[in-house]
Amino acid sequence: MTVTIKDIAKLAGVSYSTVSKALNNSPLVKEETRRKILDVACEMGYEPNLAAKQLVRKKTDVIGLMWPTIERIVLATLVTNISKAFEKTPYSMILSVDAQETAVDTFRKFQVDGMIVFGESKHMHLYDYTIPFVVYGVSESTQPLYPIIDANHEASMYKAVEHLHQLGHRQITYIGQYDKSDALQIEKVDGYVKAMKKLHLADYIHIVDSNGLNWFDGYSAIDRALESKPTAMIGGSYDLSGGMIRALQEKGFSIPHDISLISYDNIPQMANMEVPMTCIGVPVHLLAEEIVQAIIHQIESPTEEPTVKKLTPTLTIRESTGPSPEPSDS
Amino acid sequence: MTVTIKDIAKLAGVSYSTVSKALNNSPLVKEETRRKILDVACEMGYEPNLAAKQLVRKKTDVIGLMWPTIERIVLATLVTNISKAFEKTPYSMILSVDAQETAVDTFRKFQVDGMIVFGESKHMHLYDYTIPFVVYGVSESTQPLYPIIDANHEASMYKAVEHLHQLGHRQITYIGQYDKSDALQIEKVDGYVKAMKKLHLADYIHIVDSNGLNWFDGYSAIDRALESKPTAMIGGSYDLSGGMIRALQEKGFSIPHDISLISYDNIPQMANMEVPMTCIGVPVHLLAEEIVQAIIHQIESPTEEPTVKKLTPTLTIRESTGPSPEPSDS
DNA sequence: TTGTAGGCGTTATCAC
DNA sequence: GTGATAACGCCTACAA
Repeated sequence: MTVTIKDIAKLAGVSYSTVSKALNNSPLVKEETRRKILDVACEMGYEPNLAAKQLVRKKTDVIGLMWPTIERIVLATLVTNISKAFEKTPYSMILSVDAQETAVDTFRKFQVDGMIVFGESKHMHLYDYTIPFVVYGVSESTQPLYPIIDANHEASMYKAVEHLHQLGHRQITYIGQYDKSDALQIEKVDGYVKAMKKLHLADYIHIVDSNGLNWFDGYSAIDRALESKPTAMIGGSYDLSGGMIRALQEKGFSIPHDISLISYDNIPQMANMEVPMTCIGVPVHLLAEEIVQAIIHQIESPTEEPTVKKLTPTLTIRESTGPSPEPSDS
Repeated sequence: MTVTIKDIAKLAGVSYSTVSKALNNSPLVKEETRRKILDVACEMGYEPNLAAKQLVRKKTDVIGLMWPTIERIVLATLVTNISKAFEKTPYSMILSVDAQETAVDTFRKFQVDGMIVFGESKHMHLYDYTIPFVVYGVSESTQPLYPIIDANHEASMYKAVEHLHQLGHRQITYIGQYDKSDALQIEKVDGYVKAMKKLHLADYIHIVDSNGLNWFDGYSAIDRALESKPTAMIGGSYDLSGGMIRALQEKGFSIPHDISLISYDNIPQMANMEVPMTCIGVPVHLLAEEIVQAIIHQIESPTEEPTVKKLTPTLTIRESTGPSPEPSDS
């Protein structure tokens, strides 16, 4: 039989409501009694019954994360970080890898206090469910229907291009996926174009569509990228950049001596690549932190207008970037 | 306010205990009343309160899956399949990506009925927790401490080698990770060695340590693999084999004309590789099914002796295997 | 500062 | 067939 607060009460010689108070750190209980009760509870191996608690509190302190596409390593890292971030809060997190509809049903059953949604929230009726949620990784500049949290892609690319510019680079090529259906990728490309223009490098704009986001997509995009004889490249994602490095090395380019490289995505793994990679993006632990804060805020304060929160990216300089091999021309 | 069975009772003009019965398909309620109650319930958007139910039933119908390393794509596929397999059962599944200790705590909080553990169950005190669990992907030939479910690696390799042997291959190289800490990988290698010996191919044994399980590990292992001039190769995992194909193609080998390839892991994605891949392993949907059955069995029938269940692998023949280019010598 | 009692939404056991 | 009613384990006024 599992031990309940009544058992503790009996053994501690108090009423069970006192036990309840003590266990919840209520200030209305004498320090001495509290200690004793805590001791007894611990000794008996007491474990509060979530179901009972939930029944009366109408709150689970659990947040559900919907994660339908579990293949991308950057997302996996983000999930891990979010999970870690929750450890510092009173909330726990559970995951669903099901399709959005199924996931929502599960989460409703569990009566999670809130949800985190990755990517496009196609089924707008999420919103009908009255359960608070935030969306990550969707680009929406107009007044959104729900709270969105995302990286500032324009700022990302501006910082990346600016860094290369300062190192004397002009011919900067972008390699990434240009898939109409993926708003996030489009935003990156757009950010690059805007940044190049703003820094008066419009003539050097060169975009290579990698037709995918995997290692090999980056690897095989290099030939096309080299056509414009760039002194620097920006890779649209972690995996992509990994393939790019490899292809460049195989072709005899030395990084950063011959070509500088910056990758999008700011995750610790960037430091362990063939060449430790200079990267741009919101550091994943910060991103996680922000997402966690956002959903908690959403839960705890009555809904204001949904807003888009654009996170400021950080440039993390490592060994893949260096001065341009070509003399600065202008 | 959420709608409860009392609300339904009022609107349907019956007592709420009748509603409860109707909702649980009790035979003790007239068909007519049942229909009416169900209608009302549906109309009001009734959603049963899991917490309340659990409080009295002492059962959650929920199973927790511990998944600490979320990076490997094959595991991701397995998780998805397990999730799908649960849909056919009365159970639901929740996921935790936390470290084992944290995950167990979460699951205890939820009072899950059972747990699925991936890989080494380091913290043996799982067993203390009285909550049933099964472990997948751990090799233990002696009497185990807990129920284990795993693929039969010896049989896998035997079938793979046998298939190649029948096609006339002799020089069959294995590429995989040979990391002492990963019992699963070791088993594969051992399986290969045993199979080669059993088929009198001991002289042709050639094992290449890929030093990892990623795409690029396979890609870069090819040079070493070619040293023994094999006519066939076996890749230790999906990602590995992907890299192997690429490297071979780049070197001008035609698959399967010059070299045959079999990959470990039997997932549908094998069909979509550069060359549709012949593969060996327990088909992932079957594996999922078995794991689900195992944990449910573990929950519903009082613990017998824990056993190891070795699943029979299937050889799925696609285009990456063909007859040996060399004349059969013996 | 501590104890009493009512209720959270269900299920299950009895009477009717 | 159907309807009271007592649990389930906990929280929270309110009373002592």
